[in-house]
Amino acid sequence: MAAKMKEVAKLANVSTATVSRVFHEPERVRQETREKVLAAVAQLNYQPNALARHLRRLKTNIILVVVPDITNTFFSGVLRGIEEIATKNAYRVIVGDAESDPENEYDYVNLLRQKQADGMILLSARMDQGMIEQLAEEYPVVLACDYVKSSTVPIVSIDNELGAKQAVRYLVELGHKHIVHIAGPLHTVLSQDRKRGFLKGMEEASLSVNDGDVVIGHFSYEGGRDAAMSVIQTGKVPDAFFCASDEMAFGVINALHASGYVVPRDVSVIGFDNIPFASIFQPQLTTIAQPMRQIGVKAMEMMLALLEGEALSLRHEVLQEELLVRETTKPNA
Amino acid sequence: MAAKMKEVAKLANVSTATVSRVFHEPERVRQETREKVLAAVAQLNYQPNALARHLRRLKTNIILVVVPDITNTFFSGVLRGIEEIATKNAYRVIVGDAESDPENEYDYVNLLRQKQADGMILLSARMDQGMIEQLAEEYPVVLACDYVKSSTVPIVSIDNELGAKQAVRYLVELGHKHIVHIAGPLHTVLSQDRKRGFLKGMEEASLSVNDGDVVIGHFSYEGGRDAAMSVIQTGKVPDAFFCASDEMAFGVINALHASGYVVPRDVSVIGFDNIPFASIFQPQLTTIAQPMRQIGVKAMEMMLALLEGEALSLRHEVLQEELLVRETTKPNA
DNA sequence: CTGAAAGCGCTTACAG
DNA sequence: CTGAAAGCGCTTACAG
Repeated sequence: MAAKMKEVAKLANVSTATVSRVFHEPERVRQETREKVLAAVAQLNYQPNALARHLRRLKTNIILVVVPDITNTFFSGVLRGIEEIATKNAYRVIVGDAESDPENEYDYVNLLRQKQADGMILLSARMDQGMIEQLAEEYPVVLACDYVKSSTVPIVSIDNELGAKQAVRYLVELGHKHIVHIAGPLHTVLSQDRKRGFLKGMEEASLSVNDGDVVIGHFSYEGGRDAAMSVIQTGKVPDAFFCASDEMAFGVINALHASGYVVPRDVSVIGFDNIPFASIFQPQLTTIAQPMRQIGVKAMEMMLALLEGEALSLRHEVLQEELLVRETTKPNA
Repeated sequence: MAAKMKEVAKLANVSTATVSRVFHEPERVRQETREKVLAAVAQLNYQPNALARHLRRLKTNIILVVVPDITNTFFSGVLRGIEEIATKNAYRVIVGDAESDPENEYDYVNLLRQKQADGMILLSARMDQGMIEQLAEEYPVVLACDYVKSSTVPIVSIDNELGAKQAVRYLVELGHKHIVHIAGPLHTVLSQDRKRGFLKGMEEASLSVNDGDVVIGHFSYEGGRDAAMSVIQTGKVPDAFFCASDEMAFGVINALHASGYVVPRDVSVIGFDNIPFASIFQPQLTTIAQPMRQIGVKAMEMMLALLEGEALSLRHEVLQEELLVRETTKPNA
């Protein structure tokens, strides 16, 4: 069924070298020959076998993007930025979905090790940190969104601590004093930074943070909902919630509504990320927006630099986050 | 850096054939030899080059899933089902995001043609239909969710016409008489079927469908919102909207709310798909649920059958859709 | 401008 | 139980 280059060569009465050149350096082939070859290609409906090409060239022009959870639209935004730059530079992007299980991330690493991709962009850093650093030494690896504390791995992200501080400052500005932070799992540096930003912001405003004012949840709707429920059940409902992700914020809002509290009338809520749904949900979510597409763009640009063997001017690109005030926050009565 | 099999063989004092066997048929290698080889593998941190293996075996154990739009969480659900079965059968899944542009789908087809994947599962049928059929003759191809009118391409989907009919029947049961259908782009068979289901359902109930009672929109939040706005502006707001997707339904609801109509008090709205957000959105969306994961499971099972050269018992698997009554529908006053 | 030939890194039928 | 050797389908430095 699938014709091989040899058959094309035979039909066109040339060598396989010439067929190959018609594809990759057509200007080096006489026009007449070229046409003969192209006719044969068309007649046999020939498609070169990329596996063979890649093996020969030791290069696949494929970039693997490992997404921790493809269900989260935050990552889709980043992915789009990556795809844009990759396509412009003749790279193809394939996506590996870790299904929220770090084990699967290790599995995708093997795709890289086994040379099925030229480089890997990780949208999560839940793997063993030493392993990530070692990988980055051996292969072109870029970390985006999440990060590790390392000076060697190329990273692109926002300043999560600053973003969290901004959220707190805004809530403080609105007159809120009792603010609860729904944090993400603290084994990611990103959650730690947002939490630290929360604590520093509170300190800055001379507000106290008591036991129970930081609740750890999963990065998910259910995580936010359950965390909020546990807070509500203590009977001490705060003036405002600052959530480490938009999905968690939706959970918090619905938990509040289910318990008879109205957002933002009774309680203000602020999220993090600005996923598309943040402006679809009612009330529209106030949030710290990450420049998702831009993160992807930058990550792929760094990847290209790594692939070209260029020195990176910056090992950690920090992009700008932004407070988007919408409908879930309100001055304290 | 990356060691080759040859080096491992040398270090272990065996042939590359033996090294290869240690990986793929360890039982055929004497334990002592095996241990020697594994020690060498460990010492050199050896990883086999998959490209070479795939070329030699003419098999990649990779399945390419082409998603029309990775931003739509409906497809994430299907993907999870595919991944589950693939992993169990030693296949790896890579995702190609067409970014809502059929052109990109053609590009991913080349991955298949160039032998970088053993098979392809298409989650959209917007490519030229003849092309899809031809592809399916040459390669293992399964179509899921969307479909073409063909008896040759293996397909798994729900009965979209029936699903739409069910939606209409339920609205009729609630006493609604003037029902507007927000349809998806009619160049997909899936949209045509849902529209036909709507029309048949209306006919069944002896309800009239006038000009303007079927509005075509994009399969997106904005598509639904704009379509609803155009309806609202005519001044003839219906008793109920039946939307061809959940995302569109959110757009419709928000457009209604922005125009002073309350859902479901004034207008009922019903969606299609049951994406995760359907039960997060407030009010929770009544919808026709597709068994997303199950569709993925079945699609991958069909793919496995194709890869094994087994005959498919059924070329078009039709799975069960289900009406989920939640909060956006209400009896007509 | 074109071809012969080596080689990318594996796997496997065959022989022993 | 193990090895020598052919071969998967390309690309490319070299020679002409």
